Amino acid sequence: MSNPGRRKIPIRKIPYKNRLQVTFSKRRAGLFKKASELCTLCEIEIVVIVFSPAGKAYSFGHPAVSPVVGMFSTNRNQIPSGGGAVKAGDGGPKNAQLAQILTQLELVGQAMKAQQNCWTICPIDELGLDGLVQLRNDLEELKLNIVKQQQMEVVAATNHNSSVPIS
Amino acid sequence: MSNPGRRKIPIRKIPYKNRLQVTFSKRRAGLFKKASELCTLCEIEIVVIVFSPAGKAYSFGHPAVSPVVGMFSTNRNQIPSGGGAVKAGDGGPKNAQLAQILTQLELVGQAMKAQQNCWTICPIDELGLDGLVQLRNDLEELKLNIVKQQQMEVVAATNHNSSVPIS
DNA sequence: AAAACTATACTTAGAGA
DNA sequence: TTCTCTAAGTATAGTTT
Repeated sequence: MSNPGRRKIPIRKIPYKNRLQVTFSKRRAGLFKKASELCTLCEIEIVVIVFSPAGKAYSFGHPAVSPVVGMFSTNRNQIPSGGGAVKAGDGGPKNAQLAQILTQLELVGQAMKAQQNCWTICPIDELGLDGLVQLRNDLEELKLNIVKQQQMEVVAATNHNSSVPIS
Repeated sequence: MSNPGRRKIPIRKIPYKNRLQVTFSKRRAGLFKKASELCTLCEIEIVVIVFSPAGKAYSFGHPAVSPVVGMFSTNRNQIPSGGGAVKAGDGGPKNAQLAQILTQLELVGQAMKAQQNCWTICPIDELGLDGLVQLRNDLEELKLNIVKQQQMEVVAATNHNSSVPIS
């Protein structure tokens, strides 16, 4: 048995699946604790959403994420009862990007629900084909209206820490 | 001069404004660093949005928060150019809750923009009265469609740490 | 409003249960 | 997955610049 005690590890992707999983659990807990402390110490609002390596969503929020995403169900009169998880990259939809967006919506909605929040989004599978098409059209239109076409796609694909006050 | 070095402080609201501000800055930086490390180590997606004591929004995200909130501008063909900050609790609107919601939307949009993201929401002041009324109506309708009327309003006003996998 | 500085408090890697 | 344990690594409270 080698020397116990914390050892320094490089901040790069952990190549061993089981170690990665353990580290994820520990550090997610640590992150949420830090967020919680910040909330209490400074009496502020905060939202944290983390997607596990397996694609599950974990969230911390004070108060709940609530109305922001709740808006998405305004054109629905059916509200989900159970909430079947939708995995990213499920075979189905023809537009992969759209599918990914919908999955994000779904997961954020689930995160909200898990936080005792009453607002929620409609499950993707209840949107129907028409809804999906509408959604896509809306997204296409949005794309045309981009303000500054900052072509930083590579950068945007990496981490971003905007410590600059946003406003 | 008293002994330097870290001292234990209780996790309660810091009663001194200047200390609170300093602690907020330090701990926000620490939180974002932790989030960044978790991202890299486990190759996962994460979103953190923090509102400062002064009401400014700071965000960390990998990748950008993007399409989720971008949806809100689908019924607009004007996209914001500058983006004037909207302070929470500004005197204006008659419906305080609505104002708060709109502010959240605005801030999230700004957070996204600060992350090099092309998608954005329209600034509140461009929504117009009709837009606001529509928004309120949508919210009212949403309220009627709540699944489980978990009357945990007191609890919901406090911290929530849903470490349970959401799905 | 930000750094630098210290010494301490807290987090966590690895191993084992 | 989750817990404990140890010791090393890191974050940070308070002070000073």
